[in-house]
Amino acid sequence: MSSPSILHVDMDAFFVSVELLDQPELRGRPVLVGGAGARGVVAAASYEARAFGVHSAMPSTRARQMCPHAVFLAGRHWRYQEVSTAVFGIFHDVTPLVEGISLDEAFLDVSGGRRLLGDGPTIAAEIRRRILDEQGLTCSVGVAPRKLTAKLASEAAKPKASIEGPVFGPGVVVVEPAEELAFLHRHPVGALWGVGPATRARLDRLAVRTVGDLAALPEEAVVAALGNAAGRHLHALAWARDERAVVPDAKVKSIGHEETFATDHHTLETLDRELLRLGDAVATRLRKAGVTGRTVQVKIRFHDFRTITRSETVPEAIDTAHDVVRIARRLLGDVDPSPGVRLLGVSVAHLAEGAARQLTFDDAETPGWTGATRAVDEIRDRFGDAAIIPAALTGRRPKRRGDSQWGPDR
DNA sequence: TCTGGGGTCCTGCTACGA
DNA sequence: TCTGTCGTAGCAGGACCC
Repeated sequence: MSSPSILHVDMDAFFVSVELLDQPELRGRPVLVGGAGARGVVAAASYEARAFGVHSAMPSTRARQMCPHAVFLAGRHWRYQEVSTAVFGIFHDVTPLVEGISLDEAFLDVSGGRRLLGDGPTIAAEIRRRILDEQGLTCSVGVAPRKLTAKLASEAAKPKASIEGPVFGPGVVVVEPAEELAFLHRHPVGALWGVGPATRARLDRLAVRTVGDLAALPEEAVVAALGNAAGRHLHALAWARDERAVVPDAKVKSIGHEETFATDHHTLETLDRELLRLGDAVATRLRKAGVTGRTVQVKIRFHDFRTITRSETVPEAIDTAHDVVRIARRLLGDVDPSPGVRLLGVSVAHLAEGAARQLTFDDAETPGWTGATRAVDEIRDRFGDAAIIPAALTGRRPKRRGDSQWGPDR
């Protein structure tokens, strides 16, 4: 039987590790990256902080209670992007089959590089060595016959937090084909991709705790509990039937921005300024990506966390702030913000390649938007995003990707 | 405890045309 | 002409991922 050739590479505490590269004096201390405000969350925690029970996605207020002496850093998206690009460059030296999951995580299919570079475990060790030598960062690698088990293996390879400090893991964990099912079945069912709190609660009612428990059930029972698609999919995963290939460069299907406000909005007038900011940012990203969209979606989260979405699909593809905001305004107009709106989001879907082909009906009276938009893009390319902004936003910085990503500032 | 941002996918419902 | 059926698209909400 051939050795496994799917790798899952996961950087260890990536955002925090990058910060420690630039601020080595913080090494050994509990460090958190995330939104420091009352509505912020933790994006990454050092292993010293994790020993106190802090983890990513935890509300910052709770993290402060659990670990009051932790150093809180705001996070620098651009810097993480920079390091991530360098790390992905190393992946691409090994194989063209790289599927990025996030800035700090990727699947690699190295089945084509065996003769030149060695088998999967050899390539995994080499990747770890290069990332450490060239970027000063550690990562964990899982090597297995398929994506499902490679991901679980990288988790098993990771360092663990303890009160005495991080306990280093093996760094590379290899799952041979013959031991794959046994490895899979001893994991808790929540370890499967697609099993979150809601699904776990339903499976719990069937006394399913481990992947092995799930595999032991008839498929019909799982379908009855979870529905057709999820039930069949998870039952197949429990038997390691996962033929998903490593797919490089998956096409983006939607582009959007959303923002939680430091304080709630209660009127359409103040929300409109936020809508303009978000819509302008989304349209700018559409054009930068060279795509247009047909569906505009607005997301509103109220004070009590009730969340609604409103969407509209138009016949013509759009990519200007004028069009995105015009449609978004229409959708927002039906909403009563008086209870308090804590979050507003704007996104565009039904994307297609290429610039908007023609002006929309509403633009017939103002046939200058496309040219004006192009001019705005050129000015921003030369002088920065803040060089030119909608008049209604004078005095405010335009929204950018990664801005207040983990909640509003204090 | 009081819950971010950027995404993808699925489900259920409704409308509509063949 | 009316009714039922089927497929598809749009819409809203929810679950999940990092």
